[in-house]
Amino acid sequence: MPELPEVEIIKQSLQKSVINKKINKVLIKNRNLRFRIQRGLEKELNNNKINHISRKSKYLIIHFKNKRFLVIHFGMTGTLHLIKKKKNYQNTNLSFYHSTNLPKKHNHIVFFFDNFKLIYNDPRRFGFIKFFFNKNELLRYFANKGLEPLDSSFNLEYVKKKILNRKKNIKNIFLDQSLISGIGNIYANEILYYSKINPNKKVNKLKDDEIKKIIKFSKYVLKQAIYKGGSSIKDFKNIKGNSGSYQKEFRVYDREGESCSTKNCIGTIKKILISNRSTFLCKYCQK
DNA sequence: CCGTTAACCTGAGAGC
DNA sequence: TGCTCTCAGGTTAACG
Repeated sequence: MPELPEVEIIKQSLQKSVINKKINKVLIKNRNLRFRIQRGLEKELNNNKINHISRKSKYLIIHFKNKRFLVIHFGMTGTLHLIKKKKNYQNTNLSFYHSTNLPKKHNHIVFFFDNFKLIYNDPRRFGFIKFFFNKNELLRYFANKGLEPLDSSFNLEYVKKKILNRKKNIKNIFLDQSLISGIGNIYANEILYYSKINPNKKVNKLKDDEIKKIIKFSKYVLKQAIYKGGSSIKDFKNIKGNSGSYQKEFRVYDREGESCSTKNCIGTIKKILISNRSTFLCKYCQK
């Protein structure tokens, strides 16, 4: 499901509900996510109070009062559901593929709080959770991840350093989380369209002003997407069950055959494959 | 070290 | 209806 903007929306909606709340109990129904869930994790989480929630690229980080951390990655189809206990409770209806009911079959983890429970649901099980006993462990885990574009240090100097002597094309650079983090297939396509760069362009051919454009539009597209509540393609909804609307702003992603939206451009959006991932572009605009 | 590919999963939608 | 096939917001182990 989520790239950086969607995880940011999850963070914001989660923050309103769980700050200072204590986990009473954790039930893990299926430990086999992308990575097998650590043994004894339930015990570590029991009676822990949440201090705050943060996000790093596509990762959600739960900070506990006792200085321990739980990291959640949502893979392709992971979602969090907040279910209130009260009688006229509002089922969050964070349904998968438009189903109106919670797909209980894929509820893998349940966090119980006093007045609500939080459910991690993930049909494809590409997501994962990981517990850290201290800040050093946490920092070590993120040490080999690249900066996200919204970081203030994400600038020309940084990107040039990261792509130095690389032979990959710019699209694959965007998807390589050790170089640039937080961007996935949707936003890579959108950013390159705005930057007027062909996704297949080798990074060693990029001029400084092209890199500057990429940096500028990386920040722009991600901020816009957050402002619009993220993108809801099939199943993304925030913690309250509301959809985002950035998908309405897509210029190229999933718009094969449509006219290019750049003024006076006669191009049509094409779909090609790069490293086996769908890539959308206007060949007239993007050089 | 670098770049590419296959593998991990389930479900929706298209085509027949 | 129902079968088969392709495709989907991601990451990483394994290989050349």
